[in-house]
Amino acid sequence: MDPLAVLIKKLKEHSSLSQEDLLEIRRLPCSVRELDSHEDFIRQGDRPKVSAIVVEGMLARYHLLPNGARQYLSFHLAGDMPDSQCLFIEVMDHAVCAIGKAFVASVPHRDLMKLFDSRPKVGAAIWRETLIDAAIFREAITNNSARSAPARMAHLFCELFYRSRASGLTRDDTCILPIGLNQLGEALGLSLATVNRALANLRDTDLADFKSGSLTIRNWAGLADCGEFNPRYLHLRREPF
Amino acid sequence: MDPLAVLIKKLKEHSSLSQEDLLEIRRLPCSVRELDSHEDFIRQGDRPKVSAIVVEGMLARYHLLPNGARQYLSFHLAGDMPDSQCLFIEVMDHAVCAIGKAFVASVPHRDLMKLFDSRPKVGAAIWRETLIDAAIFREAITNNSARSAPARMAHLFCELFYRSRASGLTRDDTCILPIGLNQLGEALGLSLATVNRALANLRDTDLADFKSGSLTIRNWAGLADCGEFNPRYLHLRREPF
DNA sequence: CGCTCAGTTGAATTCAATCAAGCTCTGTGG
DNA sequence: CCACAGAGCTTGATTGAATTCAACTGAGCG
Repeated sequence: MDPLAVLIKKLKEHSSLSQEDLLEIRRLPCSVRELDSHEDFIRQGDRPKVSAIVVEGMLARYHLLPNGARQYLSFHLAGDMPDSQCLFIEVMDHAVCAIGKAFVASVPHRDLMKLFDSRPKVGAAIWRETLIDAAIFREAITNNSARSAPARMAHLFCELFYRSRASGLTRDDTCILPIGLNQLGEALGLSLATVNRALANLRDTDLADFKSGSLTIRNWAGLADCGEFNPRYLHLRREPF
Repeated sequence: MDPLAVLIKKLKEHSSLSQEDLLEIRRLPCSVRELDSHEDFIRQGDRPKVSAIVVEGMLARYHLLPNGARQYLSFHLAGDMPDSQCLFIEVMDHAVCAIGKAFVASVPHRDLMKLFDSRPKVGAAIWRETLIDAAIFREAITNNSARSAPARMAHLFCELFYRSRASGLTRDDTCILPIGLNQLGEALGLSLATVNRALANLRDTDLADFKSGSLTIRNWAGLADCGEFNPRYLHLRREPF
């Protein structure tokens, strides 16, 4: 799969770009590599020289805490640039790793900067992308601070399914989510046991079914209601529902 | 106080700009107004046409939840642009209000965009500013998800004091923080009672003293340790300590 | 077959929320 | 000047949600 095509597809979900802009994006040099599940793409403290584009699979950002625990911050699908956040930043304040096997393209910051200079609209589109990321962070603050365990779980599932669907990565009512219960807990600020009980809850109430790496939505309206999910913060141009 | 001078002072804390860049920034049209405590500058759902610059006092971002509760997301000091996050976004996914009385300057998006086109370095500086905001959001996710009540409080105090100090807004070991316990709870995902006990805890252990709108640091190293505070994520060029 | 790893479940514990009452300012009006 | 009201803070008792601890299950694999 062509990494730059994936990026362009993603940018089109929230921005409009001219034909010339797209051509220039296609000229970006980039190299693709495969990451194993759990493998780090970049670590806290590193000085990034390249940006990653998710080509296939899923990446995640996380903080490493002094006691060795992890806090997952966000999840990234095909077309996302999980460290666009670090374009203008010297030292990584978080790490990026693969959730399941993944293919990632690397683009040198230098080339991106040159492109932003010659094609301001492209810069604006990527900037917009970073702002949407920030909106997702804000939502995570609220989710992890103000909602009960099942509601948090429901909200995260809604977000992931909605974004997957917007990117055409769902089939019927299921999307791929190659993640363990432990990691779900590290994303939501919950213990493994609580994650399990929250999942059982969603399953029993027939809202959603998470099993062995795939998420199935049983009742979208109910799930969105349970998680107080309102997709406005994702700022997509076209709603996938 | 000149709003654009405040902005420039802030941008210099994390970016370096040429003399011409600074001159162009000074040319931006802007109008200042005073906000009462708790007054909204912009609401969830609004379509922003201008960006705010905090000239004096403090602003905050917050989410309004379906049940009417608030989740505060971040706090903003003089020089910050609390809705730079919304430059490329149609509809506000959060609101911005004053914490205590505040003076805010408004700059039309149109003029900012023109400036970004003519002076890409200025755009990069503001972009960088939005990325630092995002880093602060990430830290808030971790803080509210993975730490105990007193640790959360300690971390928030460290961040606010550190940023205040970097902007020259502290006197000795105290900074102004015109906020109520209730709002602290709404920022940290804690109830009023728990906030109070956490504060008592910090007071008893002689780490920090929060009282009637001002925060005094008694033991910086101890407080930073308690809150696992590492200022790296603020990405400032010079450390204020 | 037995090992490990991931998920499941129950019981005990802990932390924070909730509830309820009192306190302490501050500003206001008699 | 004092009485009073009200908001914001403090504190204790109770409840409840989530954590922790521990045992168990089941799938996958050498």
